[in-house]
Amino acid sequence: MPNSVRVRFAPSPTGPLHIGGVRTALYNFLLARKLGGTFILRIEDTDQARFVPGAEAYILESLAWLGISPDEGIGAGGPHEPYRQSERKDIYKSYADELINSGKAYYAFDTSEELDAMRTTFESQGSAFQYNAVTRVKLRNSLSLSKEEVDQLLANNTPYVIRLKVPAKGEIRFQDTIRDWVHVHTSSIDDKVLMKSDGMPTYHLANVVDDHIMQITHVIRGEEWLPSAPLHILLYQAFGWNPPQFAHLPLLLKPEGNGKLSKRDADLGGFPVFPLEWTDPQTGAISKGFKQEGYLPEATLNFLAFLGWNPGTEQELFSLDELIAAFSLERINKAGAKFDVKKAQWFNEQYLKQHSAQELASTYLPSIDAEKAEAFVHLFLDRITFPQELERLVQEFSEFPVTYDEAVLSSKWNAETKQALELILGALPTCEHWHAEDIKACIQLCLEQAGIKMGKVMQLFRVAMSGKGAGPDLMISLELWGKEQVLARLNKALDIFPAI
RNA sequence: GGUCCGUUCGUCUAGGGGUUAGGACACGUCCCUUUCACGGAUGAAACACGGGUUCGAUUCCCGUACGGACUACCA
Repeated sequence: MPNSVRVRFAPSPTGPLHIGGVRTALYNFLLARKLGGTFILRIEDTDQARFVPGAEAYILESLAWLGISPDEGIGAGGPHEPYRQSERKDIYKSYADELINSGKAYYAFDTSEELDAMRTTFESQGSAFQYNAVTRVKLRNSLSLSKEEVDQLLANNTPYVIRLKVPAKGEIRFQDTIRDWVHVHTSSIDDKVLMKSDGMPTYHLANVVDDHIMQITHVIRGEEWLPSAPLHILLYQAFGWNPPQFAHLPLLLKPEGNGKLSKRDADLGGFPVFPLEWTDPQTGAISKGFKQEGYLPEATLNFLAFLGWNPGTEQELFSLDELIAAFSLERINKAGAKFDVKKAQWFNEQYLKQHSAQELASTYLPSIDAEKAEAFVHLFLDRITFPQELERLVQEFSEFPVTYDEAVLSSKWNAETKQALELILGALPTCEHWHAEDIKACIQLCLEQAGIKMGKVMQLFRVAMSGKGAGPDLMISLELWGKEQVLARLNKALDIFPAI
């Protein structure tokens, strides 16, 4: 299958995988699945300084949690091993040499300090420094120096980088799947470093070489790469390769104001930007994860998919399989999308309800008797956003009230309702079958006999039972508390409520 | 500063030369309910601005404004 679709997700292990990165992975995965292609996971760890231990494992775990499984690459193996760029150093070197030999690239001996000095000089004159066709003749490189000098420098092991010789004139154009034609003049592109002085390739070289070797057909990545796409095209041209199809995804924006969604926003907004919880190995700081916050993987997936893409129909809820079936690059938007916590929560509520009470009960209320736990799930499911709220709710439910809703008390507590509660207290012990229906009938009967309307006392009764003016179905609550406890609660309330 | 990209309700978005500009989240109201929640119904809410092109532009073109990304021997 030489023409089959091959896409890749290529994160850097510099920290926890950002939720925007997860979406990029998702779109790649969806396209591969949709078209019967291959989804490859490649690790771009060419920056030794920014490498963070544990980040790669985190990426793998995050994708696994969401069901985005690589067909090839890290964690899956494949014909192009290794898939970790740091282990492919020699490959990049040979390709860089090829460019040197063909005159498309050159050695540069300028130090970082020299270049920084150039930048400040240019800046003070109100312009920006570019290492390009104009400036390179005045800098220290194999284009400006004599062959002897260059050979001498190389023989002395002088540190050098390899830079791409970007043509002074010309226009680079490519057709982005999402943005259509993009044109850039080569004059605005500088002679980017391809090989660093530590022998590692830069992103640009490694990326292009690997995408070519691995026969990537579609490069789907974030919009932050759009400005360097023309450089990549230039590289493909320099090697004489056909570039893949590019698709630059709109950015995920912060909920308030403008700008790219960042870690800071998560801390500020009280919502996660990472799929899983992450502990910084350096500082020990913990960042929240969608999973730990209580987001279900299918809700996270659905929500993320809709940030920048839509099926064009009015269907909102999509399983992974449905997303695969409906997905297309053509329906991805151009404009950045703001992260909306409320909508994410809504998706979670929807998916929560799709789970069986039995399943929710056993995973989130494991210490409670199964039958009773299921009853609790039924009682609370409509009132929660995250499954772990269940435990708190049950806990609260089981405790005797300490305070009683003042507002209800002051408006509803009077001689008549006092009498009503006393009647209920007397009637409940005679209730034979302790089931919601029977309890209700029992209460109804005793109040009717006294000529008291149920509506007049029920809220007060609720407060007497739970302390709260609002809550889940009272009759079912009574059933779950059990006769004994209901009587005890009622006695306590009657005791505590102000004397009439 | 330079290069590039973008702009439909508060938010995510559908649509596209002639529409009552559609849906979802959030919000308001009503219904359901002994309460709250859920659910149902309903309401308010948008084509950034200015020029073209056209019989007609929110839709096409050009500007302007605003926003964003990039501008490292980071990815």
